[in-house]
Amino acid sequence: MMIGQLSKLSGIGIETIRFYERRGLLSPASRKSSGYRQYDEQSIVRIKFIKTAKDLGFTLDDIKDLLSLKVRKESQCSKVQSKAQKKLQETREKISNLKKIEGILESLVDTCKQRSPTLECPILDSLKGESL
Amino acid sequence: MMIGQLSKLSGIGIETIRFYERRGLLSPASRKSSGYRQYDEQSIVRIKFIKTAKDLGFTLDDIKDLLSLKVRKESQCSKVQSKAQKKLQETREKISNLKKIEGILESLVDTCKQRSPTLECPILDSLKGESL
DNA sequence: CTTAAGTCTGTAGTGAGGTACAGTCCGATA
DNA sequence: TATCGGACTGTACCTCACTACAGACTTAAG
Repeated sequence: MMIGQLSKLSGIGIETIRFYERRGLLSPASRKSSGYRQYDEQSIVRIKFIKTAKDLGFTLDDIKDLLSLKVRKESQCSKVQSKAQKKLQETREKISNLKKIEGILESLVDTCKQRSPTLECPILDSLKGESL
Repeated sequence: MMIGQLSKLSGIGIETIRFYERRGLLSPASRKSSGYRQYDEQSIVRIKFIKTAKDLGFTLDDIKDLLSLKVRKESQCSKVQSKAQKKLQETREKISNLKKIEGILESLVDTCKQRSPTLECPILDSLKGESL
């Protein structure tokens, strides 16, 4: 498929796809004789992953790292492993913080259902002494 | 405390704190007769919350919304409730996506430990047919 | 064969979120 | 009372992540 269809299927603009290629998040697409880029289904997955990861607060450089994590030789294992473990820790922290926010929002919705006004900011109240 | 100390305690630069005030994420600080801003402990919590939420992919406008969610009168309940529920859903999606990434990273680390090279990008392999 | 839509490269502009002065004022210390 | 660090306002500048052309080439439809 060509870039226009990839753009439609992934929901990411054409210019952005080319930008991701320039930035090294997508490996240079193979070209037809005309010079037009050619993509396969896999590219949709890759692009959607980039979008999702970005929404989760990862930078494009983070995402580039994530996408390039692979074990090529035994010798590289430890390097990849430590990178992956760092990202894993970061990811777990994000999950843990999001769960706190989830809990706060849940109790806020409950409060609403009980129609009891809260005077202060419920989010900050919930966080007092909790640091997040 | 004054802005310099707040900056140190929260780990956020002075200019950024004033920027957040301009953007309405921090309510205008009370002033001493000199015009110097005065803060209390609560401000540290608030600023740290902003930083955390930002790392989780919320925009400053999102965060402003989150911080202003409070139930003042019964009449406002439904509005607040629907906002909170929208944020709650967004938060749960983030958690779910992060858990997928967590799982992928975990199995990547395992693969490393077994010293078996992976030929393709493990993240994309894991996502095949999964959409994320 | 024409024409319109799609794609190419390269460069410039945009919006969010800061960050860095310049120039001035406050206030604790020698 | 001189002085030096910290705070003030206002404006300019910066990075990241796009986004929008301009001008040229390709391809599909009529």
